Amino acid sequence: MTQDELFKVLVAHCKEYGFIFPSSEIYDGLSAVYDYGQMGVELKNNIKSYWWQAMTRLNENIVGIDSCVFMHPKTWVASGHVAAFNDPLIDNKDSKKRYRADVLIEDYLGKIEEKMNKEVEKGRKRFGEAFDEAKFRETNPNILREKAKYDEVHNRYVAAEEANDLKEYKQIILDCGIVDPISGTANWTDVRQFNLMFSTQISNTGADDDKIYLRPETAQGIFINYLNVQKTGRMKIPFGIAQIGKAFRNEIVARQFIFRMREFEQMEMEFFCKPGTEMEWFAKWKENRMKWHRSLGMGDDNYRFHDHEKLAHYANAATDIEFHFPFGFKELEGIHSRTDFDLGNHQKLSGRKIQYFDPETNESYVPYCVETSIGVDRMVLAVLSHSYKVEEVGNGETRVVLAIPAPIAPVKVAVLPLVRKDGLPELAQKVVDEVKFDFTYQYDEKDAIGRRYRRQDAIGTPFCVTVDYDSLKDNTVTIRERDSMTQERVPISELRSIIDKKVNMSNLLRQL
RNA sequence: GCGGAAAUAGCUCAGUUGGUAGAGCACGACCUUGCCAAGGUCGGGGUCGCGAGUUCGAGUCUCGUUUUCCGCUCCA
Repeated sequence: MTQDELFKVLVAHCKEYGFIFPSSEIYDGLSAVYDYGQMGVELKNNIKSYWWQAMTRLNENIVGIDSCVFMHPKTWVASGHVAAFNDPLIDNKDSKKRYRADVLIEDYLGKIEEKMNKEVEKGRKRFGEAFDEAKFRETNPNILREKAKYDEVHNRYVAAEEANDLKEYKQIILDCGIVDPISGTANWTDVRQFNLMFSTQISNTGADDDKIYLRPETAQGIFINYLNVQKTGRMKIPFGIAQIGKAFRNEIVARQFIFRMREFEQMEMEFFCKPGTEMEWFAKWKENRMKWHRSLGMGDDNYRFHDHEKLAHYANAATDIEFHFPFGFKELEGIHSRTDFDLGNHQKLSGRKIQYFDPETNESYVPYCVETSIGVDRMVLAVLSHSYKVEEVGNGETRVVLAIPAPIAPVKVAVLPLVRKDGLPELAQKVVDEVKFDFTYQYDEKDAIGRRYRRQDAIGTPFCVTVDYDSLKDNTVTIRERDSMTQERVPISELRSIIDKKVNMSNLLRQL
């Protein structure tokens, strides 16, 4: 099976076994929005839990918060999102290149200015010392002609900008005969505004200043709560704040299943440290996060760092942890040294003093910050795509198995009476009572036992417990392990400790 | 956003020059067997993605549209 085919089969498998459904499918679906089903939600919750515990339990100086999707609009001015995400864009159909419509018009205006300036220089040469530039500009017919053109376009442009009139942008481009520098044609699409942030309004008046954004990242919820947490938690630098939550981005092209969705979930941790120590912490968190990933046992070779050469405006160092997805190595987690960009800007815009007084040095400073940011949905996809296996099981037969790391598997144990009679289902119910307080489980008495094992393989259940005729005599059952398919006979009373040994998340945490 | 392909039952798919919607698996009931999936009988389930058009008649032809996949583009 090629990687492409594998991906398609995986998507189908996710739907068939209740992991992931296209959203609003009964209404033909909604582009790039997916829902988690009964299995998917368990897997996702387990992944979140593992991250949360690794952050907040294993690090004394990291605490969690849960901030809202809605934040004060100034938040996004401070973060730079408003400025960076509001460009009117236009495509040339021939060169297939995309331009900022406002930049095209400004370039055009710039060229007119250049022309006028050339005329001025000509005049200066001709008249020498006696040259009166202001008067020349007011009287020279060439300049006046250009000036009239400039004023007309400029006025229309300013008006269009104020009214945010995208059609007028295009009309200006057409009227001015602005062509694509590559194709040389004026075969333009309409001007579209790709604002990556979704918006809604928070009161009911519909006024413009009621506009509020759905957060495009959870990180800002941490920054705006920095002071609250630092003071009420008596936190001392260095310390971190962790958060799991939904974020929203109106992607131009959102594709590849749950890899790039319009509504997605992030697990972010902002680690605040003394300026000058950030590279140390950056290195530390790189190592720390890679360890977390590798602890799941999905193959060390499937992860790699990808250092950013071109840094975002807020960062002085950045790297990605990439995972080997079916469509290649792609970003799974980002680790960024964000300097004091965020806290500094919030300090400026809010007027609040966001500084840390260091009792050892008697200095005050805006803390620097190292961020770890992982996409929950990408993590789910990483686990599923790595776990999906089609195996030979002899006789030329195959089985489909999701070899999900046991501690994050959706269902930990299946309880199966060998036959549906002679008191076996009743005893199996007692086994259910034995395990249900500790583990997610399924009870299944339908179809042949072999078929039931396969069904559990397909959803990645690490253990199948089978109640048979011997169980009636001596209170033992067989426990079958998913990956090896081997069985062992054990007393019912020992089931809990045997299963726990393999599926308890603390086993993963201990490796960190 | 551009170009190409696709959409029929929960899943995988068949469906002839346009003529009463099919199979296997899955699902439900009962019977049978009993440790690594596809035994028997009966049963439920589909406005053929959606909307128009052509036609006596459209799953099939035409147009539009939605969603998905691939390539380009974009990507804090």
